[in-house]
Amino acid sequence: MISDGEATLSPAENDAAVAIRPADSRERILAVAYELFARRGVRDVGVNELIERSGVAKATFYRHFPSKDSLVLAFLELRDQLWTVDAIVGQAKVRATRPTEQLLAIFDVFGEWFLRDDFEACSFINILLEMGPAHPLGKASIDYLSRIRGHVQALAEQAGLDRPEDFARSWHILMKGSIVSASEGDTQAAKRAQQMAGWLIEHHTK
Amino acid sequence: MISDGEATLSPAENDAAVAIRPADSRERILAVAYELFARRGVRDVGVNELIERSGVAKATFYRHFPSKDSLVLAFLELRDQLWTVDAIVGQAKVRATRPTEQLLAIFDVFGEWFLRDDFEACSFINILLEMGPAHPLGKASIDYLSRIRGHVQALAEQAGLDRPEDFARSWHILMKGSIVSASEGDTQAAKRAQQMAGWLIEHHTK
DNA sequence: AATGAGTAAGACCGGTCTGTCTGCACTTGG
DNA sequence: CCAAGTGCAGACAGACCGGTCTTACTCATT
Repeated sequence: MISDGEATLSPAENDAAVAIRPADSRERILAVAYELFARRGVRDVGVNELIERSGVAKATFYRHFPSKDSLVLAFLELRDQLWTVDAIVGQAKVRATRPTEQLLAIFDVFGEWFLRDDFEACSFINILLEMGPAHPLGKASIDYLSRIRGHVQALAEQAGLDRPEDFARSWHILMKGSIVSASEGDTQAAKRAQQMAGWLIEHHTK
Repeated sequence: MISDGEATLSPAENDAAVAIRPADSRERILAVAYELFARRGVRDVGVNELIERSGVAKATFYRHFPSKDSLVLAFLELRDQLWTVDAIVGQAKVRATRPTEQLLAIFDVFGEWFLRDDFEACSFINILLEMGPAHPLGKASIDYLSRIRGHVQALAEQAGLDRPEDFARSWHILMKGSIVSASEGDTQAAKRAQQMAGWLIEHHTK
C-alpha cells in the first residue's frame, strides 16, 4: 500500500540488529490512516485508535503530524495519488488507447470497484459532505475533486471534444452520482452512468 | 415549517391562561432538529445544543425521543415530507403538466435550490455517507432515497417510458451527482444534469 | 563511557458527547 | 387543599475527544 513494506508486518527488511523499526513511523501512521479514513471517514477515527493501530507513541504521532487535520491533509494527498491517479485514471489509460475510449473505461474501472466488498466510496466526497465546504478539509476535498475533473478535461481535449470544461463538469456529475448510487447498493450504477457518458461524448463531438 | 405554529415564535395561539407552552415540546424539538440536522449534519449537532435551542429540559427531550437516533429518524421522515414530497416533487408537478415535463422540472427546482445561500445538500445522502450503509440511520437514508426514486419511476410510468425502473435509477444518478457538484460550488450543475436527463428521456421513449 | 536523538507507553488536561437523575416551579383535577 | 403530572434547569456519570507532557528505554555517534 504505502511505498514498500506494509507497516504492521514488514518483512524484517534488513540484516543488522535494527530491532526497533527505523524512522518509518510516519509511513506507518499514514498507511493506517489511509485504511481507516478511507473506510470509515474522518470523524469516526480518533487519534488514539490511529496510534494504537500503528504501534506508535502519541508523542511520535504529534511530531510527524502537528494535528489530526494535518494527517487528514496528508491522507487526502495520498488518496489523490493512489486512488485518483493510479487506480482510476491510470487503470483507464491502461485499458484503452484512444482518449474517448479511455474516458469510457473509467466506468469499467468503477464497475469493478463498486463490486468490491471493501468498497469505501470517494473519500473526497465523504469528507466534503462530512466537514462542509467551508472547513479547511472540505476546501481541500473540493480541490482534489477539481483535480479529478482536470484529468477528465485533459482527456476531452486530447479527444478534440467540444467545450472540454463543460464536458468535464457534466462527466463528473455522472462519476459522483454513480458513486453515491453504488453506496446505496446499486451494483449496476457504473453501467448506467457509462451509457449516459456515451451520449455526452456524442453531443460534444464536433 | 412544522404543521402549524413555528415553534420558537408561536402566536400565543390560545385564550386561557396557559402561560407555559402546552404540549408542543415535541414539535419544537423537531423543528429545531430539522434546521440543524439539515444544515450541519447529524454528528455535528449535539443533544445539548438541541435542548438549548428548543428551550426544553433534557428530561423532556428524552421523554419525547428515547435517544438521539430516534430523533434523527423522526427528522428523516419529516425531511421526506417537507423536502422530497413538498419542495421537490410537489413543486415540479406544479410547474408542468405532462409527466416528462414534470420530470425535467425537477432540475429547474434544483437549479433554484442550488442558488440558495442556505443550500444544505441532501440530508439522505449526507447521513448515508456520514454513518455508512450498515448503520440504522444509513439504512433509513437508503430507504428514503429509494422513495425519491419511486416518485421518478411513477412519473416515468405515467409518461409511458421504457423500462421505468432503469430509467429512475439513471435519473437518480443525475440528481445525486448534480447535488454533490452543487456542494462543490458548481451553480450550473442543475442545467448540466437536465441536459443529460433530456437525452435519457429520448432513449427511453418507445 | 557519555551524550543526545528518537521512541514506546501512558498519565493527564480540558473539553464534548449521550444519557440519567435530582430539585424546584407550575398547572390541573379531585 | 393536596396530590399528580408536567416542564425547566442543571448537576452528574461515564465515555471519548484532541492534544500535552513525563518517564523510561534503545539506539548511534562521539
